[in-house]
Amino acid sequence: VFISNSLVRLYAKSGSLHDARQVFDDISVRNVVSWTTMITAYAQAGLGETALSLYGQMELEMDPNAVTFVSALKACAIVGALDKGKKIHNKIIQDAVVLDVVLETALIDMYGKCGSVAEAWSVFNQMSSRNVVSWNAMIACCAQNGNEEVSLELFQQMREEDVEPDMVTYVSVLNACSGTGALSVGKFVHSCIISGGYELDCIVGNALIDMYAKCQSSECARQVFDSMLVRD
RNA sequence: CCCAUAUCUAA
Repeated sequence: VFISNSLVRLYAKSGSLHDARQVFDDISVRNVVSWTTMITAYAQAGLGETALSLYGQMELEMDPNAVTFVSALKACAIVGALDKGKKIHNKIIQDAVVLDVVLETALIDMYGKCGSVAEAWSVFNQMSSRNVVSWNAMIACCAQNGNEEVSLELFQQMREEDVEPDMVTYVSVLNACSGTGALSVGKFVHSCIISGGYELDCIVGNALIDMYAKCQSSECARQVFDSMLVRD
């Protein structure tokens, strides 16, 4: 079973979902990891509905665990299934599943993508420990729901709490600047990016160009473009 | 690291 599980994951990672499913179907005695791996494969491929339907099948046979919930929540986030996501959250509480930072972040992401910002805040505020991914999820949640200003405040707050921003943080924050035309904040973020040594990354560079362009500063956009070593 | 898990991306 361990080998089959690994094989499922390997096929899924290389994009052969059908092969992955074939291996999964051929496992005679599936364990919780088998199910979780297959559900994760669908969720990571963006096939939320498929992931959720497999999750439904799994529930008939065995109890999901914390890792399964993470992928099921991601599937809910993809399809915007708020009700299903809330059901899973309730089950997590009922089963007294230990909330770790990954599960809590998955909850924030699900609520954010389903438009339930208040619920996302509730989870975020009650977290025992937050890492850079949790902050990123909350920043994205605000930005995706039209609260770009709050995203920028969160960025400031995470820096005050000595959490080191990463490339995902910067791309999200730059997009928030683009959306609101916040050129001065954008320039400050640009300086942080240089301090962090992220200015050479292509995706970060694209986000910088986009930010400057939308903030009416085509000069700076051009400068960033010219300084990029890798372009796409 | 230990079979599986979360966050960003232009038009």
